[in-house]
Amino acid sequence: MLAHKLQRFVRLSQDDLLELADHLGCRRFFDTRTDIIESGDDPHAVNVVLDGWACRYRLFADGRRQIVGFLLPGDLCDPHVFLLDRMDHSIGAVTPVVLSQISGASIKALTAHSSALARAFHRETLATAAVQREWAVSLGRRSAIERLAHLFCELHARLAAVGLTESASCPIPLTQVDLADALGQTSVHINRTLQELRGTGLISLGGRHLTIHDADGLAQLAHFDPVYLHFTEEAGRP
Amino acid sequence: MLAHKLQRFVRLSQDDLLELADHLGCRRFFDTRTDIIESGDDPHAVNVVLDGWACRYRLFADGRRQIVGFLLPGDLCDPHVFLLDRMDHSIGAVTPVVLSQISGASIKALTAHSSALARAFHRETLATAAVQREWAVSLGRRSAIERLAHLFCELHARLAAVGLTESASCPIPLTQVDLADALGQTSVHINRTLQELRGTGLISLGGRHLTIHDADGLAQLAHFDPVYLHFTEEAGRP
DNA sequence: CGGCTGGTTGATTGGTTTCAACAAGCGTGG
DNA sequence: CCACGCTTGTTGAAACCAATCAACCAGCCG
Repeated sequence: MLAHKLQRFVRLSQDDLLELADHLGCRRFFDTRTDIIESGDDPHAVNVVLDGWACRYRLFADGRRQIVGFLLPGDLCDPHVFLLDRMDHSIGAVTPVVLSQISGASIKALTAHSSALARAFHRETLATAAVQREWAVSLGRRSAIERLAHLFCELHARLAAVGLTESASCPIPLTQVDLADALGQTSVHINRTLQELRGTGLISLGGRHLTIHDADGLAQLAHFDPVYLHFTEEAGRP
Repeated sequence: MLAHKLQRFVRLSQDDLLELADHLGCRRFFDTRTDIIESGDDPHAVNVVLDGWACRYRLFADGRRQIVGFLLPGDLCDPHVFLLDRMDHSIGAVTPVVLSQISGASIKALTAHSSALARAFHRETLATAAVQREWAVSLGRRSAIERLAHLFCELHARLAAVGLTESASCPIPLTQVDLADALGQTSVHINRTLQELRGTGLISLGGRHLTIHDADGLAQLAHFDPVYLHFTEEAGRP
């Protein structure tokens, strides 16, 4: 899963892939709507999402919540928080989540052995930052319907990168409250905008499942340009 | 300037500081409102802002602009864009800007010689990502006046970290259009919100200069918690 | 059968944008 | 020197988008 995703950034050899699989540590499980705590045991360890969805979010004293990013299978979960003294946000499980830890020693060994892997990890970090910037663009300058459309484009593309789509369909295990907190709106307004978006015929959404009927049309509505995801064209094709 | 800032993350020795100064390359100058282009000469080189303000921004075909971050003196200007195939945003000069380049070889030498410097650079990257997340929080969940207040808190704190404040005052060379494009609003509304904020007596803003009369009050209004900047308390005190 | 969560709807309020016009400051060139 | 254009800031009125408040429905589960 992680391997699958890294292949989107850099072409990896069979050896790279085997070695990567070797270094995946023990699994940890988290329930829906619980926080994924990071005790500061190994500051250089990295957690990988094996299964389920999580999100980074900030909570205000008065109850306002802003989700600043979704963590999908294959995503690295916390590189940030450790080297820094204090946590500036939380990570919560949106669905049941399975995590695996790669120790700091393993990361060091992996990147020392293979420059391809080192580059892949580095690009992963940069791509994550690019996604974060794109969220600011959405929140600042996209209309309600454009935001929804853009988020769906992004999630479908990221899920496709780890093989979790079925052609035009993918799971979207988010409530309308989650969508609202990610897109900076109220769930009531998300509900109405969702109806408007369904009304265009570009997508169907129901039962935690999204189907995109007209990918080009949706991308155009959303002003979605996948360049910011920084998946290379040649690398990672199955 | 860069040294000054890195000291906010990690305490550096005299040797570290001298070596860092040694590796600053030749200077380049940019006019206001021009783009800071990055030709792909040395993919591992890093540009440092020595003087002036710049911003990262995205432009839509229909003219909408979203500024996703400000680059102040001491900030690293582009680590991102190079390793990635294509640019997903632009960097523009807000004022006249002076840049200095640290070659990839220099970075390698610096971080190999001093683990403190290596940690400082790494933390700088993580802190930048944290700032980016906080912008999403502002755009998504802060009201107009809170956004303005929060931006002023952040800019003052970041300028203070590089010695560019005079107690409660600092330069803010931004037009109301710049503020609008950073905070996801129209310049007309920024104008009115600014009047409201001035009306509280918490700040004065005029002649490209900000004075904070009540830092605690402003921080409270903005829900500003400087933790996300990840300046350590003990490191970097003058 | 409750009780819960998540989704839906309507009416009202309020915050923001839009459009349009105008004032102040500043550099340039006639 | 003053006129002119240009940028930046300011103001008002109208239109619009989104939040709020409140109620209700459907599905799920113990």
